[in-house]
Amino acid sequence: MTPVTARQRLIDAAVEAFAENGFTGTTTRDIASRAGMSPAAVYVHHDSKESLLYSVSLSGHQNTLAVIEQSYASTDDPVERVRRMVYDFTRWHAENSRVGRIVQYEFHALGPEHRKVIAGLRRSIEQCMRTALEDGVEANALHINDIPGTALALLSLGIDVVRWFDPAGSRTAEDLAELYARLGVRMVQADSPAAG
Amino acid sequence: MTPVTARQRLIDAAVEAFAENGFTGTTTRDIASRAGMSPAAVYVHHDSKESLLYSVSLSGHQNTLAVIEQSYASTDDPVERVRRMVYDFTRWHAENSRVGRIVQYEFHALGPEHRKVIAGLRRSIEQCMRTALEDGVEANALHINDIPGTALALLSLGIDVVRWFDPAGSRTAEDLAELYARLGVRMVQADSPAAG
DNA sequence: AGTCGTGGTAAGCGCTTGCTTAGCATGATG
DNA sequence: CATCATGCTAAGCAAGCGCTTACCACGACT
Repeated sequence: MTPVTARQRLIDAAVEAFAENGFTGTTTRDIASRAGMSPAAVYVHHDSKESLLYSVSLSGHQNTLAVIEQSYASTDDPVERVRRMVYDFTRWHAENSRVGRIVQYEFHALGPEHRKVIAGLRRSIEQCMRTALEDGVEANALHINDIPGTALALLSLGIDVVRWFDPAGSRTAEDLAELYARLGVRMVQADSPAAG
Repeated sequence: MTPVTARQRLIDAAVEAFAENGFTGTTTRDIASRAGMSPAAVYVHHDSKESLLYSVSLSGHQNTLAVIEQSYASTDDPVERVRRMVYDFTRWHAENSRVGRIVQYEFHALGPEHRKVIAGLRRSIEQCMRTALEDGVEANALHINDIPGTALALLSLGIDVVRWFDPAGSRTAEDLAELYARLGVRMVQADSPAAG
């Protein structure tokens, strides 16, 4: 029996509420009631509604970064590396579409200082993908004109999943990740035509 | 001198406000003041805040559908057709990133009846892309396993642009559209390897 | 037994929300 | 001159907002 702290229960409730109604569309009373507590209980464990958002956003971004860095490190082959990065990134966004929606769409609702921290994590995520592409181009395994732009496109594929993915739908996270990984590889691999 | 009606000025103000702060984060007072009117003026020309959102969302979706249908009809060559569709769709989302953000992110804020209308337009957009891919597969010009999934991916590329595109940034809408069009074509064309 | 930190609540404060009401200026029409 | 529709505003209503305050139950330690 791992004890789920009241603090964490409130964070879980906030994830549900923010994902469903957005940050501004969520009331602290709604969060409290989802956690089975009175409205005042939120402020026993958290400073403000915004700090609750920050907790969700921070761990979500750290999680995403860890996933993509692990994919990067898991192989030396440039093509297989891109394949795994797109696969794991897409799969994470499908399996965590609620947290993902908050991570991707509520950035602007963060306070200025929190925004800086999150922006740093986002840069790291983009940089990781860019490095993977640079490696592949240098090894002549990938043909890419615009590396930052292509990195953006590969990440966009996974990110946009949070907008529409339905865990109860017919498409599984694994199938979607597999499809996008193949499409991502076709976008960049060297023996693809019209790479110029 | 085309006279810009007060009704339209309020819609323009709503586009600004919704794009900046989201639907729930926008007050009717903010919309009114951006249009240079008193708070009550909103209700002289529009039924509610939601109906203002519907006006924006409806014309935005109709606009997008018109763009992609025109691209579809502009050529018979399957590969060139996909190229143009991704190019125009991406370019539209970059050039209209504010309206695009409302179109893509505020769907759930619509009332049930309005949501149905918009859902129909969205289906038409997806269907248009799917048909283009089916045509290409049939003509042996494209190699695609999962047509609905690939259509989704091609559209996602353009849609996700509204999340981050900055008209004042260094990347122009045309350059981005050109890049994504090329990447999109590489995702689907027949002489690409690993298409199986 | 007495004290205190922890984790919670009931009540409510000051403010903002979407929207309504009552009324006013203006220009066209009888 | 009178009438009336149009386009707009000042004022405000009921409800809901994020957050605070004052208080309470209870187990751990002295």
